[in-house]
Amino acid sequence: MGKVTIKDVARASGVSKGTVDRVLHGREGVSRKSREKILRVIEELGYEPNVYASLLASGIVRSIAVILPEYTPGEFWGLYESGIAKAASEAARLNVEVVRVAYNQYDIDSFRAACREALAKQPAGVVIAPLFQAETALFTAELRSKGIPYVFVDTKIEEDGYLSSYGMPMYRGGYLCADILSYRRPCEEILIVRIERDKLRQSDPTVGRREGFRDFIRENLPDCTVHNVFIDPKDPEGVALRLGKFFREHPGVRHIATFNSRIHLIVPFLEQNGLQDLTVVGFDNLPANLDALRSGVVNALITQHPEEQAARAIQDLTEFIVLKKSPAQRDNFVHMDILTRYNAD
Amino acid sequence: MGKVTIKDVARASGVSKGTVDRVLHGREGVSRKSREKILRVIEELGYEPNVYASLLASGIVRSIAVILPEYTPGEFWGLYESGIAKAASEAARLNVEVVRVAYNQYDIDSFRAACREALAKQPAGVVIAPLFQAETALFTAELRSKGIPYVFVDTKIEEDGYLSSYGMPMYRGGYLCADILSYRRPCEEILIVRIERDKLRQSDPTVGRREGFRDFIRENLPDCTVHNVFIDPKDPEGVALRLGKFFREHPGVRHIATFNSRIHLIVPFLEQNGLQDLTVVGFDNLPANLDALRSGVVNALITQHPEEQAARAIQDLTEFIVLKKSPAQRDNFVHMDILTRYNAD
DNA sequence: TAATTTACCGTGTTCGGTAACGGAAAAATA
DNA sequence: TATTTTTCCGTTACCGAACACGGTAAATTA
Repeated sequence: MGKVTIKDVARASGVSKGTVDRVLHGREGVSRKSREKILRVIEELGYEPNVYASLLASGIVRSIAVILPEYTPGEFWGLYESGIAKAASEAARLNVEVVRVAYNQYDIDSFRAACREALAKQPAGVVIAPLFQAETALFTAELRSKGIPYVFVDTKIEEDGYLSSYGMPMYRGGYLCADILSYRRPCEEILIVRIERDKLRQSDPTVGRREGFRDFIRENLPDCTVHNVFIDPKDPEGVALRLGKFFREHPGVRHIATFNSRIHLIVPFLEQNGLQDLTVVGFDNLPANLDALRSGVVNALITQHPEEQAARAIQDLTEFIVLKKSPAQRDNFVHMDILTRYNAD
Repeated sequence: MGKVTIKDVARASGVSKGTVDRVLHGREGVSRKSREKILRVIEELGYEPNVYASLLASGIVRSIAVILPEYTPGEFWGLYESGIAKAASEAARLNVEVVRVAYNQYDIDSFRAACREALAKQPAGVVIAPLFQAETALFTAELRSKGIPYVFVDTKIEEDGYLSSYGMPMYRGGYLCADILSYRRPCEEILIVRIERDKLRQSDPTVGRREGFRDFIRENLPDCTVHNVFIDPKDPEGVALRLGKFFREHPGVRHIATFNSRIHLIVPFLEQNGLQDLTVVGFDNLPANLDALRSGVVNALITQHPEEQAARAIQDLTEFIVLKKSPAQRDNFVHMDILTRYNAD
């Protein structure tokens, strides 16, 4: 174990511990000769600093800024919360505190403001969900120039400065979704329910899933037709109207999927129109989705552990900041769970 | 935060830090009056000891004994390993080391020896998989009399002295298994493959799953016949013989399940006899099982995160031992994952 | 009342690091 | 050569808690 102390190193290299300390912290005031000797001794003895003694003595508290979209209770981004709380309490032991910064995922100015707010807190590390890709690239460039490490969650952007990234394999999620959907009964027509507003966005986050889904269908069910209906989460009546119209026109549809977390939005419609017997698959374990799963309206949910992403992102950062340990793996994809009514709890 | 120090408490209660220290450790040499006053001040100020300063000063290293069945690579009990390693490295930060003790799960004497061996190490805590129930009760009684906290993994026994327990919901697992198995095609006959040796055991660990499975069938598929075939893991040829005989007698069987982790044992037989198209469901993500899943011979695996059980058991114990914090929840059931070829990785 | 025991309690050192202070030697300048 | 400036380095006082040591007052005993 790390039983070698600074004192040992000092003794072994014939200098005082003050000098060793200077070397360890890269401060000046050490001749090249002794610096080299000390480094050699550290190597030989396998000296490892005692983090807690260090924290105790220095007393510095660092912070990690977590930049995520804001949410109302029950929404997707709320799922990150438990992971953040858990990781934050562990990080607190290492004198690092987690500060939250939220932004409106449909408003790029809000995102910019959030980035500035985060920077103003002088964080030692940043966790960020890069929904706005171009804007994120600007921000991370700034982080890099300041030497602040950062971790992506949800998705990542193509660059090379991040410490680690946690994401969901979107393509494979869509592929899996198609498999589950078509598993039970032969399918000829499928309805995909999409969110109106996602069309407005810089980039639709579910596009990867759609591709995976499409490829599965093409490879395994080439005769299957896929329909799309767009709904607005804020307009429940509109949802019912559009779906009603759709089912009048396509009474043969027996399969429904969504690629976002809002499958619960169509549950009232299905219940009110006696359509409980369709095969319905969605994503993410929102409370409302789980209810629909238990009641049998939704047959399966694919979940991808957002809480784990958040927790591990924070862990990686704290370990890097205080222990200077890089994460074991840089790009991480979380596991996809299949939830049915029998394993929802 | 825990910014209140012993010094603060001492100052606020008008005594020296030595006295406060005595109170904190329940040592004598303090008048009743000052003891009460100090306790009150501690309460008021919300004093919380700085664990790391404490560890630094005391320098004591404690150990947790983990008593699990021994295994050869690729077996079920090997799945615990990664969780143990992870938790052990975290525990090491808190000056607690994890020591392993293994026993032969089919030999009660070996179990007894393991318990004695564990005790001999003077552990500050014990993690145990209680495959031998009666014998475990004797052991935990001893632990209780010595004031050593313990946590159950895999299953628990009915008593009341444990710190926490982690287990799999066996009944629900069997229920889920039946659902997955029958999901795809109507089923009239099902084959359950069981392990010969489990009949010899004190208690078959998979009995709960069998009950859940049976109930599902009874409730949802009353016309379905369930067959049993017993195999011996050490005798691959015997496996092939028995299964061959079975399928000659029951050529209509299209569904196979196991309730243990050994579904991989029947894979060679299925492959060699062109039976890849059956619906096959098993338990646990052993490497061999995952291979069978990816190759398509096995359709689904239900896994229950043994590594998480182990990790959390060790976490609970270390937190209790050094921080004196009791776990948030005493009885814990881990989540059941459904693995298919599309989410195996 | 003097001597001794007991009950209380404060001080100082230590754990492994951090960081400020100040002194001595070497280098640069006058 | 004398003086100033650098460069290098040892010493020391912390951080928050643990624990041993030793000392004083009160309670017992003689």
